[in-house]
Amino acid sequence: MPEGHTVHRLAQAFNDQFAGKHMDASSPQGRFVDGAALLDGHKLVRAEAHGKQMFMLFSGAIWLRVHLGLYGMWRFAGDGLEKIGRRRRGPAEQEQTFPPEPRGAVRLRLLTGLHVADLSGPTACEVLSTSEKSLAMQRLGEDPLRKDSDPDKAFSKFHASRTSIALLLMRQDIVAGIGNIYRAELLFRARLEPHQPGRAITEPVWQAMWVDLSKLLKDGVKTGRILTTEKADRSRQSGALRRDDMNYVAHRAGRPCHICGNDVLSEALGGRTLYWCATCQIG
DNA sequence: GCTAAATGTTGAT
DNA sequence: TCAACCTTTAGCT
Repeated sequence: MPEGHTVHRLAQAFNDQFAGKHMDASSPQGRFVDGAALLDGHKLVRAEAHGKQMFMLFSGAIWLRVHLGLYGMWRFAGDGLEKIGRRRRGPAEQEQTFPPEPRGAVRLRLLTGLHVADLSGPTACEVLSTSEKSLAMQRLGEDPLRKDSDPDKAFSKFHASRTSIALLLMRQDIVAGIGNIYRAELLFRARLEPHQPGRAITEPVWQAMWVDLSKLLKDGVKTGRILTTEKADRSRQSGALRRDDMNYVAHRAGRPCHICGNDVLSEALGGRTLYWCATCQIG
């Protein structure tokens, strides 16, 4: 269940552990048999993330585009790779044999001598040519985690729009990588009322949001989690952190705002749930 | 064991 | 604007 930070983290993992190696590719689930056949035996050259999409380059100028969507995930096994995923495995599920049996519906399995990566539930998993890959990248907006990102380009789209900032922030052709949680937390941290139009955002406010978003995303890549509150910051050393304290408003509808104590609100907006505090977010 | 919800996108209405 | 798609898992019983 990924926002941009997860995908960058995954790309990093592939670059660290799989790049330069030849892959046995298969589709245990059977829904990507043809695609897997195209990749089979090829070397992974590198992986790169742009927003929530990952592009993997294989020898022979073959690209694989993977979008995890709402429920997609990679599951790793082999030399120390279990740690890449955020979730810890219980003692009962320690794998004894390598490679392990595919768990659940595995669309694509990439296997080296030492490592295995199993992909399940992706929204998109397709083999592309170089030009098709470029085309897919062109449709994506600015990703703060990429060196080539330009906040001004995103700002000009906000500046021209009457659409609410809550909706604009989710648009991957404007800013790539933000999902429902980063949206909610970014707006809270900026104390911005979510329903105001994009054109109401001034340039300095946007610049500050961009800086904050970059920090949150980088932090997310490092930790594998979206931690946005002061309490979360403080507990980095002390350890224990309650779920309710990890974020200000995301998934906290009806619970007291960490700052003012009033109920956090939620509403359906564009098919997703928007969370915000009407008392704190008045900017 | 079952159900609902989930950090998302696409395409039809 | 809404439903379809795809799969896992948290939170119930």
